[in-house]
Amino acid sequence: MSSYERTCLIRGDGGRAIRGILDRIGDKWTLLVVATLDGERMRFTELQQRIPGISQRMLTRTVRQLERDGLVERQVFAEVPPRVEYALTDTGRTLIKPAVALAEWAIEQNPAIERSQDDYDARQG
Amino acid sequence: MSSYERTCLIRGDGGRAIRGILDRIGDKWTLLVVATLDGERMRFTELQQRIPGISQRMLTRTVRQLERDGLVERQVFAEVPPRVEYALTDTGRTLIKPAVALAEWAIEQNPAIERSQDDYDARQG
DNA sequence: CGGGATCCTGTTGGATACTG
DNA sequence: CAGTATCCAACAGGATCCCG
Repeated sequence: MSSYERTCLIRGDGGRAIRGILDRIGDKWTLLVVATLDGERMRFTELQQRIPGISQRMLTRTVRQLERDGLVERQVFAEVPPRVEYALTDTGRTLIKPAVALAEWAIEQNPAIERSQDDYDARQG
Repeated sequence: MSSYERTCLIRGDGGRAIRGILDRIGDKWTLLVVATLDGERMRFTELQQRIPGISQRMLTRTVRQLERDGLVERQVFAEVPPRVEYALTDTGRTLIKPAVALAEWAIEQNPAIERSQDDYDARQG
C-alpha cells in the first residue's frame, strides 16, 4: 500500500476519522495524562502532581472523557478520605504506540521546523 | 526500549514536545490539508474543493501556517488571474506516516470506543 | 481527597463582504 | 482566482469557591 493510498485513511469519509481522534486527543492534556498513566496505576492527586500546570478542573474533565472512551479505568475505594485510582485499559495502552510515533516525529523535525519559521518570519513582518 | 520508556518522549520537558506538535496539527484542518496534498501538487481552489466544509479563511490560515513550518511549499505564478500551487515538502511528507498510524488507530479502536461511550452514558445521565 | 459549580478569559473557527 | 478584513458565536481552559 502506497503512502498516497494510506492517506485515504485520513481523508476518508470527509475526514471524520481524523476529526474524531483529534477531538479525542487533540486537546491540551489528554495525551499527557495517557502517557503519565503508562505502566502505572495512580491516584488523582499523584496524577496531578506529575503533570505540571494542569488544573484540578481540567484533570477531572480529561480523565472523565478518557473513562467514557474506555481508555482509562477509574476505581473508587469506599474509604474516608476517598481514594480514587486511575489506570490505562487495554484499549488505552494501544494508543501509546501511535502517540509515541507522533512525539518522535515532533522531536526529530522540530529543528527543521523552527529554522523554517525563522526564515519565514525574516522574509515577512 | 520499553513502551514505558518511550512515553518519556511524550512527557519529557513537561510535555512541551507533544504540546508543540498538537498546536501544529491538532486543529481542525491541518492534517486533512496535509493528507490531501499527499502525492499531488494542487491549486488553492482545488484544495478547497477536495476538503468538504473548509472555509476560504481557514484554508488560507492553515496553508499559511504549514508554509511557515516548512511542511508545505507555496508557489505563486505571475499570471492574471493569479495561480498559486501548493505541495508537500520533504519535511511535510515525513508527517504522513505517523499521521496515518494515528488514523489507523482511530479506525481500529472506534467501535470499542463507541461501545464504551454508550455504556458510560447508559450508566450515567 | 477528589471532586462539582460558577465565573471569566482567550482562542478557534464560521459567515460575510471586499479586492488586486 | 486567491486571497484580506471584519464581525461574531462557541468553546476550551484557568481561577476560585464549595462540598461529602
